[in-house]
Parts: sequence; C-alpha cells; structure tokens
Amino acid sequence: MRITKEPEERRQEIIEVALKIFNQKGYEKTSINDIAKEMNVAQGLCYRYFSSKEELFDIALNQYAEEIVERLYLPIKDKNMNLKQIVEDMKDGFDVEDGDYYGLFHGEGNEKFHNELSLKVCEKLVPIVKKLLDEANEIGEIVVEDTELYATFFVYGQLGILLNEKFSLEEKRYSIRKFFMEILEL
Amino acid sequence: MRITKEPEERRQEIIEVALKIFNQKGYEKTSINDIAKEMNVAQGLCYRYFSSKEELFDIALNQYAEEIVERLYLPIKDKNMNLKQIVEDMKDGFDVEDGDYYGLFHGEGNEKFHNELSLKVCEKLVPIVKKLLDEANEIGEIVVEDTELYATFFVYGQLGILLNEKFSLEEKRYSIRKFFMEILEL
Amino acid sequence: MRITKEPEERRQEIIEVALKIFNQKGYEKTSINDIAKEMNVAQGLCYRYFSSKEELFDIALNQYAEEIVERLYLPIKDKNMNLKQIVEDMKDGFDVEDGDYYGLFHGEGNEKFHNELSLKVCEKLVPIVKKLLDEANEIGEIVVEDTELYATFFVYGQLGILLNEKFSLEEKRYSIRKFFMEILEL
Amino acid sequence: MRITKEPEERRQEIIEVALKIFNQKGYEKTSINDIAKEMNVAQGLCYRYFSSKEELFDIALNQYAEEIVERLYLPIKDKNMNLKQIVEDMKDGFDVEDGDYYGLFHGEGNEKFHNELSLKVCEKLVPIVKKLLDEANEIGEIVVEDTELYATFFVYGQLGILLNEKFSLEEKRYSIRKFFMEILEL
DNA sequence: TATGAATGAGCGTTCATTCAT
DNA sequence: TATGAATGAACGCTCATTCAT
Repeated sequence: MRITKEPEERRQEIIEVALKIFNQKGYEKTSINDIAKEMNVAQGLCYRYFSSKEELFDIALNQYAEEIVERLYLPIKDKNMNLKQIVEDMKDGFDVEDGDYYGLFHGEGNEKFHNELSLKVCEKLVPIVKKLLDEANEIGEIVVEDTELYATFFVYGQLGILLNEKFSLEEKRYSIRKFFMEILEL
Repeated sequence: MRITKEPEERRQEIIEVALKIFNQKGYEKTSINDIAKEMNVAQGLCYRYFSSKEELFDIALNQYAEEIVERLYLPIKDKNMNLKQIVEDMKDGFDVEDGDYYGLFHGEGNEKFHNELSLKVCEKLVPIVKKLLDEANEIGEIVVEDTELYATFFVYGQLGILLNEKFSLEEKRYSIRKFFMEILEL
Repeated sequence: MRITKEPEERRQEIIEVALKIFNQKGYEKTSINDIAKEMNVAQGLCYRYFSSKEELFDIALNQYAEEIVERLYLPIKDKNMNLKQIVEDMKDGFDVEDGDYYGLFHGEGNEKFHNELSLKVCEKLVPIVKKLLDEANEIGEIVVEDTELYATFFVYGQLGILLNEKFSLEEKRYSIRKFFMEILEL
Repeated sequence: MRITKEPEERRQEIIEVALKIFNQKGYEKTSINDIAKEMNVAQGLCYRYFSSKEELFDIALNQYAEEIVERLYLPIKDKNMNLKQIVEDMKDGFDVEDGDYYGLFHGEGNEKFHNELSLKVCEKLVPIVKKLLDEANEIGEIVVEDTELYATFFVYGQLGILLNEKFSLEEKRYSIRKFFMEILEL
C-alpha cells in the first residue's frame, strides 16, 4: 500500500523515526533501511527529503536539541519573572519531567548519541541563560561581571550533575537551584 | 620487509596511531585500513591485538583520557599543598599547556571525538577533585557538605568554559581559579 | 546497464547459478563473488535473497534434491501400477537419464558436493519407497514387516551401486531391479 | 614452555587433534589456529608436518576412515570363521561399540564431516566385504554371482540404516544380520 | 624442532545511494 | 510522491601461510 503524505509531514516523520533509531542504535549501526522499515516506507524515499544519511542525522540531532531547549525555556518565556522566581520554579534542572524526552536525555539507549546530544543542548542553552543573567543584572537583582562565564559554568556544571549516576533524581533537581542561589547570592 | 616488534610495543603503537587517525577523521570515517596503512603494517595485525575496531577505539580513548588526567594530576600529586595553593597553582584550568595533548584537548581535529574524549576526561577527573575537596574539608580549609556535587559542578563547568570559543585562553585559565575561590570562599 | 527482474525469478536464477558453481568448485572454494560474476550482477544482490552463503547453499542443495526426487517419482506417481510393474519400469535405478541432472547426479564436478547431494536425495527418497512398499504390503503383493527398513536398505544400497565406479551403466540399471525382485520375491 | 616430540608422534598428535576439531566445527570453520591452540603449540608447527590445511584434512579424514575400518575388521580377521559365524558375531552393524569413535560415526557433531567420513568408510569397506563373500562362495557356503554388487549393496544399505534416525540402536544392530542371512540364505 | 608476530589476499557482508518503474 | 530492485564500493575481519628468531 502506498501512502502519500504532505512533504513537510513526511519530512518530520522521517526525522522523528530516525531520531528514535539513531538513539537506540547509534549513528553507525543505524541503516537507512532500518529507518525506512520502521516507517513502512521504501528506502529511496528518505533521499527525496535528505541528501545523505549524515545530513539526516545532523538535522535530526539539531532539531531535537532545539526542541529540548524549547521545552526547557517554555515555562520561563514571557512570564515576567525575576531570576529568583525562575530559579525557584525550576524542576529538574535542565531536564523535563514529562514527555518522551525523559529517557533520551537521561542516557538510556546509545551513549555516544546521548553525549553528542547533551553537548549540543548545552551549547544552545548557554545564550539563553546568559540573557536571563543579563536581565537580572540590569535590574540589579544580581551583580556579575561576565554573564557568559557564569552561564557557561552553570549550564555545563549542571550537565555534569545530570550525567553523574551517583546522584538521585532528587539531588539532581535540587542542585541546580542550590548553585544558582549560592553563587549569585539570590 | 617484515618488522617484528615486542607485543606490548606494537600494541601501544597501534593505540597511538589509531588515536591520531580517530582524532583526525572520527570513529566512523576511520577504517582499520587507514590505521594499518599509517603504520605500514597489514590490516590483520590490528586484530592480533584488538578484537574489533570498536574495542580498539574504546581502549585507545580510555587510555588517552587516563593519560590526560594523569598529566593534570601530576603537578598536584604528593605535593602536600592545601587547596588554596593548588588552585593558585593551576595553569590552564584543567588543561595542559605543553605536550602533544594540547591540540587534541583543544578540539583540533574531529569534533565528535573531541567531545567524547572531553566527557571521558571529566568523568575521570571528578573523583580526583572530590578527593581534594574531601581533604580540604577535613582540615577545615573549606566547609562543603556534598563534595561529589561540588567536584562535579567544577569539573563540568570548567569543561563548558574550555569548549566555549567566546573566551580567550587567558579567560579560560583565569575562570577556574575564580570559581573555586569564589564558591569555596578560599 | 541495470537489469531488474521479478524477485522470484531472480531468486531462482541465483539458486541455479549457485548450484552450478557449487557443483564445479565445492562449497568452500566458491565465493559469493563467483556467483555474482557469473550472473553479471552485484555481489550484494545475493544478500537481498539469502541472508548468508550457507543459507544459499542449503536452500539450493535442498531444492535441487527435491527436484531430482520429483523427477524420479514422476513416472510412477498416480500411475496405479503395482510394485512389480513399477520395478520393471525402472530405468536407471533411482537415476534419470535425460535432462541437465545427469551430470550432477553422476558425480561430474565436485565430489564433496555430489556426496552431499546424493545423501540428501536418499534421505528424501526413503519415505517415498516406504510408501510404495506399504501399499504393496496392503494389497498382499509383498509381505514385509518393517517397510522403513527395507526402503532404507534399497535406497542406500542402490546409492552405493551408483557411486561404485566398477559397475557399468548397464549393471547399475539392472541391479536395482534385481535386488527388489529377489529380496521381495516379486 | 617448548615441548619437543618425536616427529611421528607430533604428526599423529596433530592428526588426532585436527580430527576432533574438524568433526566439531567442520572444515571451513576450523582454523589452523584452533588446532594449534588445542595442542598448545604454535600455528607454524602444523606446516612442518603438513603442507596445507587441505592436506591435513584429507590425511586426517583418510586415516580416520582407515582406523574405523580396521576396528570393524579386527574381530573377524584371521579368525577362520565362515560367513555365517561372522554375521552372527556382528554387533552394531558397521559400527563399533566401544572407544571414542562411537559419537563420530553416529553423526554427533558436524554433519558435513560426518557424511564425508561415512562415505569414505563405506568405500573402504566394500572390498573387504567382497572378499568375505568371495571366500564364502569358494567354499560353497553361498552362491552369488557378482560379489562386488552384493558387497556394495550390503555396505551402503547398512549405512542408510545407521543414518536413519527412525531406528533404535537395537534395530540398527539387528538389521545387518537380518539382510545378510535373508539375502544370502545363510 | 618450535615459536608466534606478521603478511596479504580475499571473503562475506553491509549499506548508502541510484534509478527504472 | 513513492517504490524497491539493483549497484558498487568499501569495510571489518579471517586465516592460511611465511619467516625471522
């Protein structure tokens, strides 16, 4: 049976399925055929939407990182909270509680993929956190000179904590607030 | 011409060459043939020492991370310095200035490889930093409850800074000392 | 030039060519490449139809044995002859005279392959001969207790004669009738 | 540790170990290394005694077939029994009861190897059985024209019975005597 | 006689990619 | 837009064999 879909829809479907399988098996061990089979679609179809496996991977990974960042940013965005409120509002550090993302971000599945994804998310997160710090700086809520430095430190420091299996989920959640408040004297 | 070497020597040779090429081209794009050619040796020889490409990669990466950690730890080890002295003594954050390592750790070459290496180094560094904190705690130099947490935060926070291209080398060097002293009130 | 065929047709083509080359060179000395070259086709194509060289070999051998048995059985099938008539009708023992099969079954080509094929054919032939004996038993044409035993003995005994190069074609043809009639007192 | 042995002893050792492993894994899947490892000996050593893997295989298989035939022939040899006595004395058809050979000849282990061995044994057995028949013919114990034919039929017929898993060990043992006596009217 | 590191050719297999339909 | 048979290049890996020791 041949099912035709809107190009954009198909494209997204491919990305999603690819993501799922790349995450399960890693870049190398995932074949275009695996992805096509999972979609019940011919292999050739992937090449109408992406010019190579590598392109598909990069785009999928990037889009996924973007989505995660978006999810993290959403509860904060346009809420007109000051930094202290934001920090107090934080749940799971840089992680999300609900959704299918949980497993992925916690490293179940393929480790290499997870590492790559984590670093990409961090990269995208730094400018956002920097902006928050800048705003807090402006209104005098905090006083820090180099907000880029602090943002970087917070984001990656928190990544380390998320990756460290010695900590319980509870500790991971707590830690980010702790460091923010302590270091920034909120 | 057939050149025979001591197994251990040959093994190390393979690891070194593999490391070099994995770093240049990344895991996927490096073939065992690439490595063998660079060594002027038959492909099959690699399989006398490592049972698969993946095993070779893992062992090489791990050994390399270990070496880097060793280098970082060496100037501190058995020096009977207190934490403050150690921190003041730090040069390039967790990085080394001299040696062949410089390029690798600064991300020249393949990015994926570099990321993987960086995370592995951080993983190995955390327990060492934790131990330093524990010792400082014992002698009352600092007062922190959860040293694992602080160690993790410092190590990965610093990684972020090293990876962030917005910072100059000078800033990178400075930052780690700054955070240590500030947060731990040294 | 790229030639596309119906899967079933292609599958059979592979089996036929494989059979031919396995017969010429034996299993071990035949490479998938040999088969693909003979077909003017890419090696990889074989793996769309068979998951390994061994699977291809087994399936090809089995199908071929089946065909041979079918050929041998055909002149007898549904002919409503009694055992005596069937035996008198036998030509070349359990062998066929015409067709492409002649060479293969007479051991031209690789000996190991031929042995394996012969034993497989015998295996498949025993139940058929047993059925003939059972039917003859029922109508009182013969009286034998264990038809499985007699069928086995006849089939493999005849194989021995076919394999024995001391006998002329004429003797081979004659012998099977001789033993049937003598032992079963037809 | 380097253990030196008499050439002939070493040779036999290699043959025996090779046999064991060829039987377990088949020709293709057995490597010279497997054999050398099992002997606690360097691979190269095998090549001082046999010029290739194939030669080793052929010699080992042949010698083994010879040994089996010898074992079967031994209880009969120089015993000055007439055919009837010999047949009544037969135990397990063409098989031996004791010794390590049992498993091998019954097809445990690698099937291809077993088939090849079985046919080789049969080949060697036919002239022996023929001689027995010739002698019985001479003294008037039996009256058969073509002893080669009968010998062949008996030997391979019996092989079929041994290979047929439908029969119990008891039936296998019994059958050979049955056919001999029945057909030759002993 | 024996070792075992090294060779080198080749094999089975995979797979990204193409293309006729 | 979609199919999926076919390609072809390469890859990981094996292994019989060699040879310096």
